[in-house]
Amino acid sequence: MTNPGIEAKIPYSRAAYRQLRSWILDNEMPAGYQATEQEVASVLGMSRTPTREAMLRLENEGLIELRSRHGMRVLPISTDDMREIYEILTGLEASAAASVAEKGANETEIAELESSVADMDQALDNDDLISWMAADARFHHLLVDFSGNKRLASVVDIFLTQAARARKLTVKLRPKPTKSNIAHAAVVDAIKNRDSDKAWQVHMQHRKESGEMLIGLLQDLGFRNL
Amino acid sequence: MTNPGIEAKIPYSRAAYRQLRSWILDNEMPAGYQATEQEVASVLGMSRTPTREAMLRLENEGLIELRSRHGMRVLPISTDDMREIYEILTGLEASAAASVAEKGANETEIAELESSVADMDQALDNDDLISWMAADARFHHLLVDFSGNKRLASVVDIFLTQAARARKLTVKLRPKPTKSNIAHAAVVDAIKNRDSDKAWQVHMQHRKESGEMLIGLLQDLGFRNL
DNA sequence: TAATGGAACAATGAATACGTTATTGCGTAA
DNA sequence: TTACGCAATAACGTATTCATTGTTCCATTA
Repeated sequence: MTNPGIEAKIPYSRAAYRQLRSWILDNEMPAGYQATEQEVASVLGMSRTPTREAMLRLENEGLIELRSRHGMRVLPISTDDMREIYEILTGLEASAAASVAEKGANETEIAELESSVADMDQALDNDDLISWMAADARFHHLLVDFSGNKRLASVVDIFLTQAARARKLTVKLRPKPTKSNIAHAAVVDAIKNRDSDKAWQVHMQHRKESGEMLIGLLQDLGFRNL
Repeated sequence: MTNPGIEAKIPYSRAAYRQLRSWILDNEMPAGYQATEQEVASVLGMSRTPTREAMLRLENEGLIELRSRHGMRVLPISTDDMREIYEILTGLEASAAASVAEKGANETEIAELESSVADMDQALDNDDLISWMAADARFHHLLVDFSGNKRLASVVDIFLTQAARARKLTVKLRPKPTKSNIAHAAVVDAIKNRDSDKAWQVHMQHRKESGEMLIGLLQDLGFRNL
């Protein structure tokens, strides 16, 4: 037996990555936050080497920026950035939806999709937008996972993560996402009917609309960035 | 004056990245090639630190794999991998084409696109498939650049790079890419007419076909990976 | 012969050391 | 007061060192 139990030793570099990432996503390191490598390393309680490794990865994923002699800076997300991100997500997720519809989903998968749609409906009834957001995220993740395309899933995940900070700020301000729920249900239907064009089209339309809504919201609020 | 001239000092880590990347793409480090960090560092003539940094980046970009105690390994690309890559490229590039058509391209941009299509035509007349491949690559790069979406351009670039190795092997074997040229010209037309649906549809169809062709070719040749 | 155990080795992950260089801050001059 | 130049400093990029731990290889045994 190689590893008998729960405890797997996690490398410092990975721990650093996870910690920093979660601080950024939770806004404990808000956009614009800046610190030198040494400062970050000290906060994490480790040396610069694994810290640097984590920061390089976060830079690749578009969450921070590394400027020599200035350390890391948590990237703000402007409305233009959001436009870029949504354009990418629209294309990729619509592809995924079409792909799932084309190859067909098994019962378990359909059930999972439907359950997340149901959760969204219920959250909407309860005016619980936090739960709604979680269920929405789950739906989108399931969709790309079921496409079976691992690369696609991983790219989508990166951009969903970038968008997550902005969505978190706007979810309380947006109109009730009734339309979203309907669109998601329609995507599931198209998948059940193995109608890939329909799946593609509905999802594309949905993403386009919700992207425009989000960007409009950000602009109205005068967020040049966040 | 900060930097008067041509010579900008390039960090070792970046030099290592570029060198390794080019070795991999030129098949001087073929798929399956394996070496420890120290070995790679020695070849590059530097210490493990910047070497490691370069390898981490290459891993993120999907060109190599890092396994502890075994160093880096140049990833093979199976037909399944190519399928994944082409699915992503299809979605993203079609989005880009639609986006360019929607916002319209200026004369310079149109001219550049047309010039690369012309280069492809000429290369085809000369049976010069290497030049054809270069012009084809240029067309695809221009398209995503003109979308103005930097993130999209950078993601597409990463996957084009992953696909490049396989395409290099098959370009000599594939049928004359007459259809490709026609499709590209049609995309340019759609852009000129600001017909984004058409641009999207033509490009989607083109990518889908050429992806299927490439994968079929790889399978026929019995390449399980390369 | 094939499987097992263990010791020697080697590669990594992380810390530390070090030289280079951009930035900052202060003193001086316009 | 503002601009400028220079020195001190601090941050980074890279090299080096070190401890840990997985791997390999061989001897031993079933």
